[in-house]
Amino acid sequence: MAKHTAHPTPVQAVDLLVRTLGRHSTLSVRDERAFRKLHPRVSAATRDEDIVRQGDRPDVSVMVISGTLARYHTTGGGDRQYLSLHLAGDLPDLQSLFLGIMDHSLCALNDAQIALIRHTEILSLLKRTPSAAIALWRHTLMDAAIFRQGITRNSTRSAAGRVANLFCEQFTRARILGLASGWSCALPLSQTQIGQVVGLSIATVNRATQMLRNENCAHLRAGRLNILNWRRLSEQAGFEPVYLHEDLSGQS
Amino acid sequence: MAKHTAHPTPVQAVDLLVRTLGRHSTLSVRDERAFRKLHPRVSAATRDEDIVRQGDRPDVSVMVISGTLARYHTTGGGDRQYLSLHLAGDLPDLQSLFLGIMDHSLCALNDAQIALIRHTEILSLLKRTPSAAIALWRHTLMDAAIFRQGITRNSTRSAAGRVANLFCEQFTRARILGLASGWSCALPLSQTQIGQVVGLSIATVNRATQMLRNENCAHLRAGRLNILNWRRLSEQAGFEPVYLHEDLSGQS
DNA sequence: CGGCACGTTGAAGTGACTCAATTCGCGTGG
DNA sequence: CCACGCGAATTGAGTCACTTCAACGTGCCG
Repeated sequence: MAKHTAHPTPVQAVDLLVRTLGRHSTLSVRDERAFRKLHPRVSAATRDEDIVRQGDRPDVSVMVISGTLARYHTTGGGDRQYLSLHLAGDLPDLQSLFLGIMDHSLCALNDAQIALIRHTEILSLLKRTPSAAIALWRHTLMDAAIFRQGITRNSTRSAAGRVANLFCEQFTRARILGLASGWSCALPLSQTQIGQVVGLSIATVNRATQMLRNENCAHLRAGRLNILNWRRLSEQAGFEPVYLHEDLSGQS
Repeated sequence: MAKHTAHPTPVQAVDLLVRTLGRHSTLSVRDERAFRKLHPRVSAATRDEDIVRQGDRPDVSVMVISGTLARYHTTGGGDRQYLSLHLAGDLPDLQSLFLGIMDHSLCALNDAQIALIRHTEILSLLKRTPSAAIALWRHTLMDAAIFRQGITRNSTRSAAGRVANLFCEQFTRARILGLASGWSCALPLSQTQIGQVVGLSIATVNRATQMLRNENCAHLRAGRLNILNWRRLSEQAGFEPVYLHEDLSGQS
């Protein structure tokens, strides 16, 4: 298998981190040097593996190197509600640095590579290089904007609208990160899981995806999302991508 | 009118800020002094007034002094989706410090008093006293936890469950802040607005609140929420308050 | 070939929506 | 003090979107 590339090195991991943060924050040379002093532990996660669990008190934070991770709530009834998806460069549980106890879990949607950074290391980085904190803080703020959209998507839109909206968001995020190829990107979700993202039953998700496919909007197949007609899809979705802050301008 | 108390002073405003942040972060004497050097502009907002609008690029951030503010999305169809409610001490649009363009609006649910703090002032505070940033950062992280709950509430629960969950969250937050009196707290929402929080039509909200009232769980009247049976209500709600991080321990 | 996970389909049920009418609470002006 | 008006709450009837459940198809891997 050509896929079976070598484990990324810690150096490559921090490089990805610097590039990701640099996308929305301007890092000074000093900031960048500070980030490059981190010693992440690179690790692998297999499909469906929990990386952190609701109730845990992690002493590391995770960065995605490759693959897709997801955060989810487990409700009293045992149901799962996915909260957000995370691609290369994301720091899905950075908040555990300051919130202590996890209010949700983090799992891998497909086989993924991750970097684990000790909280103590991040904290001492923040102490030594305070301006670097802004970049990480901003990252968590962009996260929150995606949560807000999640509320609106799952509360105000029709079945097809929710699925279409999810497709739009995921494709746009992948594209911004350079992880899309043409009009296609990874979306390793079964229909059951899509239901657990957008709050619909599997039957309804099935009918919604079919509708999007039949109307030549988008086609999900084998963990890959193919956009057929962006215009029509984003219309269906009521997609307004301001919240993803694609533009790099106007940031400090 | 006894209500017509004098405008709070800027000093009282920063005092509230320090107390609020001190609830979850331990502020050093230096941090505290830095916060007390801020010069907020105290202002009033009237019921239904927008304080910041979707698309704006504010150069100040808002702190709630009294009353209740709310953040909301306006969808393409013109519908409103409330995202979160904010009580005294909250900084509902702190994220505008780093995100530039607002992806949502902020409005007053009732007559409220607010403090406006210039971004430039906050930024220079962060530069001079980096450790103070942690406290503000943590505040935004707790915000995000509430958004996550919003997704799960509006995606997985029944009508009555959603309303009950909202009641539980709001009462608990008010209680933590010392804004509850006994089993009662402010909740200045019409049934229409409750629908715009939890993603239900007004008719369904009406039936759900009636059910909660008839089962002696909770009673909403004239902008005040009265908890009649906490046990039963939180059961209905599937309420798991970990995410509010009520406990002060275990934080740096 | 057999098993398994996932996708697809149909039919029946139901919770929530829409819409329109009615009632309630309350402040205002006669 | 009462009539009025207005916003909010309540109610009922009809409809619809989504759920549930059970069956069946399909592709893939051992």
